[in-house]
Amino acid sequence: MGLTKTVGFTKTQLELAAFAKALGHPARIAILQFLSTQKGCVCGDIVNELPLSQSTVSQHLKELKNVGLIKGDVEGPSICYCIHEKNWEKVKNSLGDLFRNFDPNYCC
Amino acid sequence: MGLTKTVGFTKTQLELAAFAKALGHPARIAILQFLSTQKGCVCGDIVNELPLSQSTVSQHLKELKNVGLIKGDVEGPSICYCIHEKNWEKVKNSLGDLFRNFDPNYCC
DNA sequence: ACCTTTTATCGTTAAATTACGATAAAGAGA
DNA sequence: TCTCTTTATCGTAATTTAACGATAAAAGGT
Repeated sequence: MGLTKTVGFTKTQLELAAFAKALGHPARIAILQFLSTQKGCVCGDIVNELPLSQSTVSQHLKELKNVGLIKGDVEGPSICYCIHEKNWEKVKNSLGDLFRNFDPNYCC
Repeated sequence: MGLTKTVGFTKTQLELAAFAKALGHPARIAILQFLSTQKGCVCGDIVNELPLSQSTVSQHLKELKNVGLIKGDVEGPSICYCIHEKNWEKVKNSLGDLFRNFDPNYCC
């Protein structure tokens, strides 16, 4: 089908999966790494950082924006993208929770 | 194209993206949550935990195993799945790195 | 040997994803 | 206004993904 079932999962599971999905591409990882270490806000020179065409990068940016990991402010003719602080914290914590509750002693 | 480009990305980016991709589905999140909190190793009652068919769950388990997040030991007629401790730590740290290097002060 | 349980694989279908070039839209400056 | 720069969107094609039922494979028990 190619369509993910949503019924039967918790809101947390769906949300975390959505965020993880957005992280599930090297280009989007690279974008986030770039944005998170950049001093000041960066615009479309993200395109120059990546081995992909402008339109493809734009698509990845859109996905990151849709899921809420980044936001974009219009700045003259160009657009300034940056990490969406609030959601960034949210994902950080959700992922933290997932990886925290694991006691190695119980494993085979 | 549907084919992710790999050239031009670092090994770390590709690896992290692969792990994140595996986390990018509610069923796989649910499986990992279940496995990480379970006392002792669990087998196919994972199927009973999820609102999906046996074959679909098996596919998700395969994906998690392929990426290295879980491992499966044969135990009689059934199979015991559990978190792959070493890789679990690896992903935990990689994600930690990603979310750590972000200074909110620099954002717009 | 036979049956039962458990899990993996096969075959299939619908939909999403990735990628690109081409084009449109928006704004700045001459 | 015209042009240039920057970014988004459109159209398209190849590939992957998600899901299921059906079937095969593996192992234990009778």
